[in-house]
Amino acid sequence: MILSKTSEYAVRILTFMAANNRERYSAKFLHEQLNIPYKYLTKLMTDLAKRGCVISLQGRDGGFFISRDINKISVADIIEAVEGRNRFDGCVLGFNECSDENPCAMHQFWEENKRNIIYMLEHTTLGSLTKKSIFKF
Amino acid sequence: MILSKTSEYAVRILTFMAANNRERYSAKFLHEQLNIPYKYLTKLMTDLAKRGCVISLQGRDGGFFISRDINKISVADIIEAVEGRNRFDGCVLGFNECSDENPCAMHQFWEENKRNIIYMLEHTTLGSLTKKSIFKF
DNA sequence: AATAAATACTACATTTGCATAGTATTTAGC
DNA sequence: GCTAAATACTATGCAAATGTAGTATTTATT
Repeated sequence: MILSKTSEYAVRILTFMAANNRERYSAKFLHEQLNIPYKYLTKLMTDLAKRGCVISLQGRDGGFFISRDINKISVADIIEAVEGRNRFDGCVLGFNECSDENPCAMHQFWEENKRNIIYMLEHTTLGSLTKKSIFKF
Repeated sequence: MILSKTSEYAVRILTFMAANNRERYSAKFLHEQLNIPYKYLTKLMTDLAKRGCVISLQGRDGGFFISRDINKISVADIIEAVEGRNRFDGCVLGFNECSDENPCAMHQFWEENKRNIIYMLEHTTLGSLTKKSIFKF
């Protein structure tokens, strides 16, 4: 796996929200639709709200709302919100010191792939994901 | 991180062995050179021996030996020996059912990157890594 | 046979990611 | 104000990956 399970959840949730035309999504509804453990999901949604990926409203008619234009939320944004910026940072072999000037044996190999992955994650938005009309979440 | 810490260790160890011109490498020596916890390293080496990546000899002058031509041991082989074949298998969003015929929203995106990564891991051998004369392990 | 230096095996400790449970707080509607 | 439906918070449980410790076994040398 390339993503943590928590990131998988987050991307699935936000893709689902972006692909449907509701305004409000309760945790209960998302849990039922997406088969993600309820309590785990509520905590995750609270975190996503704190990171600005969704807006949360408390109280009886509360729930979660997409916060921005779905064409301006990338998969990279979501992963970063969940796992922090350094998902792909660092040396592929685990060295503290590893750079273009002082590379490990696999440095160049990994840098190329990393660039590709990051590029695609940054350029894949919720909007583009929902355009494929793949109704699976 | 893309690799488990155990895989990082394994690749570092084997790259180190391939890049140096000794015949025999004791666990003690590898531990001192590579800063990998001694006991963890010995268990890992035993596993690598069972998987055929190295040869182990017990007894007083025992130790570990590269088992094959270093141009025939790929990074993919090493990862597979440590983590099993399915390192990059499965849906990027964690679905059980996800294929070209029944893809998730990120399926195609991920398949492309996966192919690249696997290709490079399979075509990067210990021989090619040591040719870069990067003396860092 | 005894010794020393090495790997092999078994068990336990620690940390982290994932999951669950219970309670508190907020808010709309009556 | 009361109730119901929602999110927010806090604590705990569990399993896997990582790390540590102790003992057993193997083998070359003497």
